[in-house]
Amino acid sequence: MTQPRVRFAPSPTGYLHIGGARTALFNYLYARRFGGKFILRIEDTDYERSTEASVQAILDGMAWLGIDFDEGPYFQSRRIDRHKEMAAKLLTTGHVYKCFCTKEEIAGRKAEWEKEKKVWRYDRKCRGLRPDQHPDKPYVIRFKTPLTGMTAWDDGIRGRVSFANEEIEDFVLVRSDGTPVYNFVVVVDDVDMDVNLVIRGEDHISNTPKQILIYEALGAAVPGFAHLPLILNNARQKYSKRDGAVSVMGFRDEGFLPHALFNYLARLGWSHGDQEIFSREELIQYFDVKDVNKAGGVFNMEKLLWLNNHYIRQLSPEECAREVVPFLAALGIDAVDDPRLPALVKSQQERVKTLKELASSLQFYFGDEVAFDPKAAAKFLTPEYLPLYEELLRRVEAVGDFTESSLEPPVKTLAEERGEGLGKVAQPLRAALTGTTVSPGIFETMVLLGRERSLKRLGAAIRKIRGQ
RNA sequence: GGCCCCAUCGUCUAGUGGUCUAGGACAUCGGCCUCUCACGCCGGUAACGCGGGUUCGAACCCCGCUGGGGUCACCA
Repeated sequence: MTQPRVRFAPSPTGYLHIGGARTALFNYLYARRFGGKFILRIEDTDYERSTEASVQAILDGMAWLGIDFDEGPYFQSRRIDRHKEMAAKLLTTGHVYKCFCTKEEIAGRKAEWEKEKKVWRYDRKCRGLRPDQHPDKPYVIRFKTPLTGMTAWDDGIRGRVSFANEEIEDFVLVRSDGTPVYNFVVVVDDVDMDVNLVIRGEDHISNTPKQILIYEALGAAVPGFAHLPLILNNARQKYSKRDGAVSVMGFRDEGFLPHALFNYLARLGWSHGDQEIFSREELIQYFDVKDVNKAGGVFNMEKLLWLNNHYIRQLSPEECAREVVPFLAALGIDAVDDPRLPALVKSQQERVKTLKELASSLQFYFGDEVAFDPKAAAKFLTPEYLPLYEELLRRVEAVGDFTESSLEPPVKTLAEERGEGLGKVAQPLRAALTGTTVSPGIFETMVLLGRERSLKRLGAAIRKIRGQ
């Protein structure tokens, strides 16, 4: 088998969204699996919409996910001369022709056709023009599509796909301002870059026959094609910006780990038996385009969250602490140099689904004051708990060195003396210390909070009740 | 509307003619564990869109229908 050369060719008109990221991922995985080359080419020939910032966003997104490429980034806009050269070549070989119809004229004729409910395709008015009949006007270059026959290919994912040539109009290759159009440049570039397998979204299927025709006109080898199923929203339509967090970097900002997204995206439309969790190496080892599903897949945030939780738990407390620092900073907590951080993180790691959630779950460990959750306050910051809190303060104060084993006996004993389960004491205590009814184990929480802060908070709870 | 693609639990999927009374995962619902939450463990609900063929036998093959999606630019 010849070395596969695949490419990801995004247009820099926005951020790298999950659909694009998955296309990039599948190309990357394929190249790595089969020892091929993965090329990045920026299709920036839509000068109206392409931006420098978008190019950077694509690069950043891929870097964050760890999808590295072997060649590029190439910029399509810098190859215009080459595209024009090839267009000129096709003019001499007679595969294309100059068309002098203006947009207005075409719009007029199109309207006529549609009035008669006929399907409009360019009517080939200029197809038969001899050079001596060429007016001195701007023109576009159109492809001389075969009038009969079929154009087909064996799609790597879908099997044989075919189009009747009569369904394909004489499409434009070069605009009247001399700039080449997508369907043409993409072929020239793929030919020049020796791309021999095109893995891209299903939304490109209808472009494929046109491109194959161009390959043939150019006398170039037609590459293989594999059209990926689309990522769908809950309404089962193509996932778009309207559907929420679509930008890859948006996921980072929401506290997702790159590997969680990487794993999730790989499993959306592809599978390997019943396996759900894959390391990057496993993915490279197993991935093949022939195992990709044909049907579109709905993006499922719940499952991504589950995976993210899985990978967060996988991190060592130290690693996880490093990851959460920026999210704590966003909450106004500077924990970079806090030696307690790994231990604090460890206490919450398995309880959260994102780093953002982890940061907020860590909040109560910081500062002297606790922010009381209204419900917790209403339930536990009441006079009936005053005696309990006072007794708790006395007994906990008596413990010199805070460890789980030094704290557990006095609190448990108190509960026993009151003829209650530990929960009856632990919950009010938890509320006083954390401001909420949910936290890691109560003794662990006290140890992490430290003696001083714990006592201070208990005292504060007592004062609050008295003040009411 | 034309053309093209697609069709297994709510969702992601396994399944490639018999081992399917259809498996796994997320979600969901019970239960256990338990100081709360989470984790973990045990268990439950839940799917082959419909109709014809082919075959001794179809989730798997063929046709039709229905449904969904994509695409129809001098955008990429």
